[in-house]
Amino acid sequence: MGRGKIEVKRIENNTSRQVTFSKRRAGLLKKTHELSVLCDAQIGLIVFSSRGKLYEYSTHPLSMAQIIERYLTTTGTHILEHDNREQIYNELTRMRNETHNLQLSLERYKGHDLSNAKLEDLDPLEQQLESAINKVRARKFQLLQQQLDNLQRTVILHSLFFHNINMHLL
Amino acid sequence: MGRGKIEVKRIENNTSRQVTFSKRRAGLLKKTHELSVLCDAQIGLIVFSSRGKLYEYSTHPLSMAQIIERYLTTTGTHILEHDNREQIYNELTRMRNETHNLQLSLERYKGHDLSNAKLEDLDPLEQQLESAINKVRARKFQLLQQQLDNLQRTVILHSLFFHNINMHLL
DNA sequence: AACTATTTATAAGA
DNA sequence: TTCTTATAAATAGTT
Repeated sequence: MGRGKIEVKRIENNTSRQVTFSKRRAGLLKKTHELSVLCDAQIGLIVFSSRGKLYEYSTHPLSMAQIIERYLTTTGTHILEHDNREQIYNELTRMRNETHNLQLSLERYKGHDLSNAKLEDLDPLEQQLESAINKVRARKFQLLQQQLDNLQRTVILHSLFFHNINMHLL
Repeated sequence: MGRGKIEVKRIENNTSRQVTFSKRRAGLLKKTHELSVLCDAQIGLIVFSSRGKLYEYSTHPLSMAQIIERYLTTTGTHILEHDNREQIYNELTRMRNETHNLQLSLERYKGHDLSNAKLEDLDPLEQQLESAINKVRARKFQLLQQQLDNLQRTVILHSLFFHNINMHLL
């Protein structure tokens, strides 16, 4: 559709390829829009020029992202963007390491599998455990003390109560 | 471009909208292909009919997925498909819980923050710690024993060595 | 699904 | 790049 018919193959002349790209790109966007409006279709068009410049059309009010999502869902295609993939992978790796280290520490504290523990590691561990056990015993003592106090207070209340009764009776 | 000019707005007549969709869709795919070939452009076209049927074009040999990836990267758009998003979210949540629980356990074993520990929790903890400390001491003992054995063996070797020397001198 | 009158797109030229 | 225009291509309405 022009002064002459052309073959459908790459236009070798750089300038005329550029010109044709401009013209036909405009035409394609227009036709895309028309199809979308006339026939109530949801359309996404992505065009990268040979130099990497991006042109796009997407049916209003859907964004390109929404059309892409629908496309991926419909076709069952799976895509993870590079950025996100890396980010999520890093986060998962970090958490796995942390969990693993915590598990190891906990095993150590429980005294499991000390078969390849060195003597120089054992002393701090022993001290740590002693400190822990002392804290546990201190807390136990504190709780027992509280119970005792409560008990004593109850006893005192009781004696006061009986004392009052006696006063009345007298 | 036809027997009459038409307005660019939704075709209300169902049949003719359907027909026009068929014709123009074919035209659009053809034009898309031509632009791609003539001008060496990478193009992805996604068309959902009003009834949800999918038609697509993508520049050979790039798949639609590759074009979409390039689009998302170029525009910095972020999409996570529903399936993956859920899967990854669950995995992250699970790991966060696990890590948190491990941290709590470890804190307990270190005897930190026992201020709201109950008496009935403290006894098993104390026993656990005692068991751990016993294991640590057993391991220490074992290591010391080994060192002692090694030392004794060295001493014996030395005495043999000197014994041999004495034999030679005699 | 074909036909065809007409509109629309665009290749080549300015 | 933008405009012009001859011509190719697309397609609206019809059969």
